[in-house]
Amino acid sequence: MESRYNPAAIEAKWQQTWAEQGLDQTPTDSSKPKFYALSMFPYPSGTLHMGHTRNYVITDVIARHKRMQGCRVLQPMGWDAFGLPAENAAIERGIHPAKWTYQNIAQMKAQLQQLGLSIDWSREVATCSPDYYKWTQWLFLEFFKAGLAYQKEAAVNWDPIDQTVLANEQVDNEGRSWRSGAQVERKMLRQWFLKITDYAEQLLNDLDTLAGWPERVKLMQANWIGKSVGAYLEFPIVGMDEKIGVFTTRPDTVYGVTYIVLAPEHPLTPRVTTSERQAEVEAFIQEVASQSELERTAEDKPKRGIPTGGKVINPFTKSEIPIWIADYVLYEYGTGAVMGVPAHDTRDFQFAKEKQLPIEVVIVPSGENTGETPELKAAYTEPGIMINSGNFDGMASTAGKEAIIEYAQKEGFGKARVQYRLRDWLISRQRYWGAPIPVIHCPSCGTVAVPESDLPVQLPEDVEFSGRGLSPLAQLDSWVNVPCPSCGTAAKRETDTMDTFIDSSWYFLRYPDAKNDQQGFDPAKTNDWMPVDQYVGGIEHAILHLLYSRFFVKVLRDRGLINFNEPFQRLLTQGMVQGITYKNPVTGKYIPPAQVNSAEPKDPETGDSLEVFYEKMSKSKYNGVAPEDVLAKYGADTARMFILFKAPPEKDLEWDDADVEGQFRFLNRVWRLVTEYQAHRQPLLPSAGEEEEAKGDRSAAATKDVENIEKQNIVSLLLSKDLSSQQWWQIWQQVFKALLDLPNYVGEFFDSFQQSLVTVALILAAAIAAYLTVALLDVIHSIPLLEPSFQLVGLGYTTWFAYRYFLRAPTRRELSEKVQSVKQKYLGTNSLAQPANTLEVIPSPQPSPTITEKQTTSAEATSTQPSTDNAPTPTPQEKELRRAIHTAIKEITEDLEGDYQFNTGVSELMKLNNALSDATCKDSPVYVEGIETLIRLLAPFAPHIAEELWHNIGHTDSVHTQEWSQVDLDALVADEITLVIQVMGKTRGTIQVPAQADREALEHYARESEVAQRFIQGKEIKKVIVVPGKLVNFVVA
RNA sequence: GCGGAUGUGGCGGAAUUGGCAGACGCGCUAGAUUUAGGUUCUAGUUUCGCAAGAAGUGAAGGUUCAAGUCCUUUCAUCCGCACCA
Repeated sequence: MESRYNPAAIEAKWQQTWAEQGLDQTPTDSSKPKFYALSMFPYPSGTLHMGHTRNYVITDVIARHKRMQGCRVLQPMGWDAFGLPAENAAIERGIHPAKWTYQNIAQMKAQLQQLGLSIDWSREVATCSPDYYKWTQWLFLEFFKAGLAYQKEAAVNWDPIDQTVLANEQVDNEGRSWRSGAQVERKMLRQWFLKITDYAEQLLNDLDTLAGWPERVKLMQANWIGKSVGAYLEFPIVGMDEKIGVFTTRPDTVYGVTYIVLAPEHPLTPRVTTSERQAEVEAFIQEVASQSELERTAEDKPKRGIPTGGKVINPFTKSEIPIWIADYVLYEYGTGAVMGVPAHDTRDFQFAKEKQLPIEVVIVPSGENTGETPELKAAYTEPGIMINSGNFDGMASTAGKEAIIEYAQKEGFGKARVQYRLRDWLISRQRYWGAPIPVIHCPSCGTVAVPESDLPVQLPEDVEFSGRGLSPLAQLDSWVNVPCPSCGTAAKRETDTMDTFIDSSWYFLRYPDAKNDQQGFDPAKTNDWMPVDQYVGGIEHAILHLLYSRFFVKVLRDRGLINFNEPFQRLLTQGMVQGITYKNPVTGKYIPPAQVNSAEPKDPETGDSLEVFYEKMSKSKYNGVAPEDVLAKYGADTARMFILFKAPPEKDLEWDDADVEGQFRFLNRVWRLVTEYQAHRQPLLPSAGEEEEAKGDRSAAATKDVENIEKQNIVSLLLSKDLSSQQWWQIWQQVFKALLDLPNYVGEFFDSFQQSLVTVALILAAAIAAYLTVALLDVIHSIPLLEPSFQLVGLGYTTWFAYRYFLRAPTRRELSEKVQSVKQKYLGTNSLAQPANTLEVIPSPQPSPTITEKQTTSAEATSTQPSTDNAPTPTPQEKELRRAIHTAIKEITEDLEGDYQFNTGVSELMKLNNALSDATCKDSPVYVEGIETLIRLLAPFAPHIAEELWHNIGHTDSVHTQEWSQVDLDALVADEITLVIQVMGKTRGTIQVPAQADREALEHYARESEVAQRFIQGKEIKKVIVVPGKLVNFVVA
């Protein structure tokens, strides 16, 4: 066993071993409960960053824990491999996108594998591979057949940098592309859409079924879908046989409509415009069109608009009202027209004030005088009582909505209507590196689906990437021109490729059967594994990817291909990883941390004091930390522990090298604890039988002989000179092994050399060494064969013995106690009977029995207890340690389920480690239980070190195949509890009381306690509150 | 503007849902070991106070024997949406 923790060596070793043993393969045995643990797959940019690392480590801890709990776990990984960077690399550097992408995948995969993630790599997918996008295209055709994929001419978001269009979701609130950051332009183009709006209601309603999703993600989706309930009302245009339809959520205010506003782009605009207004209206339309979205929606901008000269009749009041056009009315939403109710809508109020349009109050707060209509200072948007509303006067406005709709319906000028903000998903991209949309445009047959047998529509290889003009596909005539699959006449391929969000909207369906070349997914297998039990990824996909995936699942369900409603049962959105960032507030420049003295951050050039803060890691801010550097320096286990410990998973994580060091130190402490334990429990002459025994390939007779050697002792056997040849052989083996182990003992000894009791120990060690050597030399005299070995063994043993008994004694008092007992045991009786437990039989390395079982077996196997009597009654120290062990099991188990509090889980591991190293009962079986439990609990967090230590203490199977420890509730019960004494609700002190004391007893103890006496003396006790197990509170006069 | 979340030591963060606030770690202080630095170990570390004690979870009120936790008001920060009719 190495005496130093060397992550580089053990991590590589175990990663290789696990891979060889196929430990991470997904089990096929379907009798166990399934658990599908999924991380959002990465875009293969070529370098792994901390965000990825955090994401996958979180998923891996969950997966490993579930595996130990007896689940069959599917934890796959893949690549979201289509997309623009590959194409840009082709344009800039002439490297083919496929080559660039696959190189990056190889590179990132190698980095990923160093993290010790228990991923089943046999299910790896890459969306850019033809055997994947074949099925992406097949799915598109499913949508096409269902009438959910269609083309239309639409004003689309055009990204001038990426030279492609974008979906609405992919444009941020400042009108910039989610990818390139470019200001998006509006263009009219014929494009492909998926009819996500058909599913708006379901996508909204089913959010309620997603109990395992963060509220804020659900809220963001709900807002994005943006359902409003109201009415569609029609206003007949004066002098035309045409009506203007409006959508309103406030039909109850319809009597207060004093004008109608059309969006400037509205097709009715030119038709309602009177000739004298025409020039002005056209100019206004021009002006608005030339404006960017950003300018048009700029804040606090006065609302601009002009009258068209046209008029409509309000069908309710029969009065004529003017038609205006204004920039604040959006053509894309509702009907592109609104009814102006200045009295009860803040925007309309503002507009009417500016344009001096009449304001008609039709709703007043309930209880207010309805006789007068007060001059409004602002729109009254709250519910109230309807006035000036014909037959509806006096009605509550909330009820009025229904009544008005009913009336409008009856009269034929309106109906109830639900409106969504969500629009159809624009999926066309005018780029090469994506899945081609598998349709062919035929002059006679129209738009024809590529037959399934012709899939995939492969991307042509010989393409030029100029970055200019049309998409490379559109420029390649040999690819574009094909015969029509149905009539055979010359036709053209669709040259748009699909939005890459399509690729990622179904990849989770493929993992259960990732290599299937007959189907995109096998419904039986996918239905078995889906839905994903735990999905982990970044919040940036709260709307885009998650909404699209939900939509896909619902469509496929309706096509009868799958049988579940939602793809992701539980969702964890992990926080960002932030790096320490230095910014010069004067120059606005970011300074690399390497150039800054963190104690006194100053700009190395100008000397200005720097702003110090944490921000998402990025190249331009020089605040990134490369995962490979951390792995090289500390290893994956430390990186994992740090990431898990530093912050709860959903919060942002501030990268701090000092804290990384802290985790490294912790793992070193665990290493030392287990190594010391192992050395400590190794017998005087380690029994060669142990390992053999584990393998079970020795004869029963021989085993018995060895047990005899262990139970009596070697020296006395030697003294008796009455040995079988088998025993001689065993002794020789043990001597040899002890010789080999000697450097370890010596190393241990020197490690501990620095402890304060070294002098005392040394003297004693020397004395014992001398004593033993003399005694042994005596024996050796008659056994010349063993002479040199025995001298060495004698010295080695005494050294180790001294170390164990004296150096480890934590206090002076304990030391003298130990010396006394050792004297009595070894010198007093002049017999070298084994010290307690050094020859204790290692508990079975087979999958751990339940704790209670183990306790009995180890108690039985242990021939001598620390106490002299034979009954295995646990000492108070043992009870306390057991409570610590089982508290850790309980807490960590809870932390790994429920809310995923990995940070507190790690802190519980630290506590257990601390409890074990402080324990005074290191010879007890409870201590063995503690060490083994610690390693098992550590396994999901730091898999490599746990595995190494697990093997070091004598196990031959993997720690990762062990059962998760069970809590023994009895162990949690303490004999004594700390009772808090309060007076008037203030804590005045604590006392120790028996745990089983009842209310009365507790009150009695408390009343009698010194603390209480001090504070309640001479005062009248009015009331006593007893909370069993917790506190007693005295209320005094 | 609308909606949501969060405010706890020098820092990251804990607190069986009303019952000892500050677990665990970082940092810091002192001591031991070391030629030195690092590592390691020991002790301490919310604030004020020599102490007894007092104050203390953004602020102000309230409920309660008891409030970080519940209620009311308010401030700050962050996130999402933003003329959505």
